[in-house]
Amino acid sequence: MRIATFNCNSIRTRVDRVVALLERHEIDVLALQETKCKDDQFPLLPFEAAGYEVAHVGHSQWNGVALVSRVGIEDVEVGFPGQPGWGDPAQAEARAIGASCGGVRLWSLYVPNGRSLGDPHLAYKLDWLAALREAGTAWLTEDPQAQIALMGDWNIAPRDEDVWSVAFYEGRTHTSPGERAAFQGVVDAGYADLARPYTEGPGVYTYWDYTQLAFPKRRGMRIDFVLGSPTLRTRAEGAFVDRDERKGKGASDHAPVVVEVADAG
DNA sequence: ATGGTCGATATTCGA
Repeated sequence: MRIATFNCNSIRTRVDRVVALLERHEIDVLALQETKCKDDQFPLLPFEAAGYEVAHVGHSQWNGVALVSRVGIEDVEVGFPGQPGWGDPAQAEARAIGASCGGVRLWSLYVPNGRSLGDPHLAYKLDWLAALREAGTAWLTEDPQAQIALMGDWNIAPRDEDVWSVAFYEGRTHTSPGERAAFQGVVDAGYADLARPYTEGPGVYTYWDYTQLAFPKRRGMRIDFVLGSPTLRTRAEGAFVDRDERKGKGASDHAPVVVEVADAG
């Protein structure tokens, strides 16, 4: 089974590219982030015509996550247990959706950006990741053999080699110790990066800013990850970042991460 | 072989 994650930065703008991505790489399940639309605005037909089912949650022009599957999509869950909200009163944003596809429990996650050090959004980001860690711990306590994939835009570069310049990110979000600790918390709960062993850096990125010629200058960040539970990790047998998808007019500012998972034994 | 931001209930704000 081939699974992938992609921050598409508006599904309505890029639906043709996304369907082409599915077909080009024979992807079975794709986690999308930043669909930037409400449920009734999601362009379902092109996916159905290509043989895929879709589970999506979107409340507005912001955020929005989906799972796209050609191996079934069952027990859809909007938001994870304990997911913090934003605003007054706090309401859950469209940042997490889970479903069971082909025997794997998959989550499409769009971790809050954080904006800047000291911004309330950064505290929200850290709370959100702490709650995800708690949920992830509970899932594995309930069933240590569970096949779980946590896929998405984590808005964190866990290692120095995951950014084009450590100095550039000094004093900004994405590399701060607190954010890295929050990411590591999810790893410590039992979820391993399935792609990194097959996509070693430095210089392997999944996001490049639209401005300042960041992509041709290779100024990027690795912030999109597929984390797998212990049993899923044993099935991972390859991965790649589809850097070509970032090229050309009409590209998202992210590239997809694709992971090959062996058949359950 | 890629290119001087982009997207949205837009005309500013979030990324």
